Amino acid sequence: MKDNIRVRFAPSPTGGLHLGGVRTALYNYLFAKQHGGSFVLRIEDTDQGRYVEGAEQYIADTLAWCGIEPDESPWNPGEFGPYRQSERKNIYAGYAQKLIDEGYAYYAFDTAEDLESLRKSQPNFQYNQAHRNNLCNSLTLPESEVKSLLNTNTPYVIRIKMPDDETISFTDMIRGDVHFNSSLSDDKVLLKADGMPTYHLAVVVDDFLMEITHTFRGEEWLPSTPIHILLWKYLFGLHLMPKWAHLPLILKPEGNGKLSKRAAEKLGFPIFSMNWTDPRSREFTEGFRERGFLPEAFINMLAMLGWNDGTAQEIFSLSELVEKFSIERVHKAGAKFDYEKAKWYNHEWIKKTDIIHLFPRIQTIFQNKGVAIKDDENTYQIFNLVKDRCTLLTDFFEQSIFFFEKPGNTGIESIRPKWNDQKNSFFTEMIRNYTSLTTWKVDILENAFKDVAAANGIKPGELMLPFRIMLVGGKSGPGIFHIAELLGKEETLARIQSSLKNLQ
RNA sequence: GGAGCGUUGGUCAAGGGGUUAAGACACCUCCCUUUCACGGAGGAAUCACGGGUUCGAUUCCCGUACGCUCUACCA
Repeated sequence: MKDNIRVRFAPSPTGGLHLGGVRTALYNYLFAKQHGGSFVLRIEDTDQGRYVEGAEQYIADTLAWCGIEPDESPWNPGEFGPYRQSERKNIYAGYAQKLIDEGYAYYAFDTAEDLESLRKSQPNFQYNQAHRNNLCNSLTLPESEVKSLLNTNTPYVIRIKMPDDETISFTDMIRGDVHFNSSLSDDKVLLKADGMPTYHLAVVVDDFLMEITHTFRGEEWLPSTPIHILLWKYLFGLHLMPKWAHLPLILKPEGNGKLSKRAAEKLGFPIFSMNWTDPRSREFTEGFRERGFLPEAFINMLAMLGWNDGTAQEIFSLSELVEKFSIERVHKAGAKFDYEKAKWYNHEWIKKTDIIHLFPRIQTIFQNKGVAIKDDENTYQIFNLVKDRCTLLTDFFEQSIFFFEKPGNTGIESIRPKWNDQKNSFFTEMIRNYTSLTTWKVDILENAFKDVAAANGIKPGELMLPFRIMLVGGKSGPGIFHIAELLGKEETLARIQSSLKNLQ
């Protein structure tokens, strides 16, 4: 018996990896790590028609960004390779042959076009026990004809012969006992005409060969599980079959249904982990990373979308998740994705992460906007000051740009109507006062400001907003004396001075 | 159409035969802040429906409704 826990994430390289895929990968990873097992990445690229250039790399990059890197993958192979199904092509035919030899599968020569027209003319046509005897396959054709068709390289597929009226049961780790009647499924294609296996054959063969002990996959696979179980029974024996867990779907926020790229786009939030440009259509899709998400927040949010530890705790680090995750506590029902909540997670993670770790990404954001910022203590202090007001990493720019660039004059116009000589002389005196200061610290600045206001007989309240606008250019931001302190003496005075000049 | 799966506030959800049915997001009010956020304190808001079982169902059972997924030589 297998005693090492081995799980796999088996995505198809057909485009950007979306939310649901990352969550499946995450749950796999958490389970593997919690049990000291292995997390395997297998690329399910048996449909060459849907292969998209760059998608594999994207999967690898996503897992790396999230910090859930596989122990075995096409790029880091273990002893169970190859890890791309396209490179395993030659191993599936033998198993399909074995099924035929034992009467569990058969050759079918019907063309895709034939079947399509059949489906069109007959409402609910299925290639099943009701129809298989009227179709063109090794069940109906004489053996000699089958042989000659095979010898003349006539295209064929291999189909599973679903048993009649057999109850197939299994215990899902999330849903409990599930039952199906074998008559309800059609005779799925196992090996395609191009020699590639379909998912159904490949998943069973590879899970066996890779010694997978638990398979966690999306709920959309639940209805085809009986086929996989039959294949396990026919090929390897049920005692070696992995345990199943079918994860609930992530639904769109409005209405119902699976969260799609379209829906996300319409509502203005990302669905892919990182930026993705489709190589064929050149269509660009913004990712969570570029939107300003921290990977810690991204996986935290994903983990909680369908799982909780039974307490009120919502913020978990990856290592905490590894420790506390349990597949039994995963929800059965799908969850609507809530972007506001996703942002909340990010906000929490920004607040608890040291600026020194955030800095490189913030610097890049500034750089992309054409602003070079120094990697020094003063900059760190600035970001620490605005940190709590940033929900997304990109907010750092909006929240602190005035520290790095002088504000425009539009703000000045808003104070002009209430501007008077008294205020003018106050600020003139403020310049003198601040110039003479030897210590440039927040409380000294505040006290000096209030003293001068009192001496001039003006309430500080009337002066704070103009002062703020002079330094910031707008009405919001951290405490104004904190801003002045970090702006520095020279820059603060320069901004007051030029504002005064402007107000003349 | 068929099958499977699901259904606790607007959303994520805890709970589970007797509870004032947690908590979080969002929303509203107030406090804090001489700004705006953060933060703090409150508020409104929920067990899909109908039958059982039971002294008592949101919880257990059976139906119904609704939703979702699947029903390809796609995964």
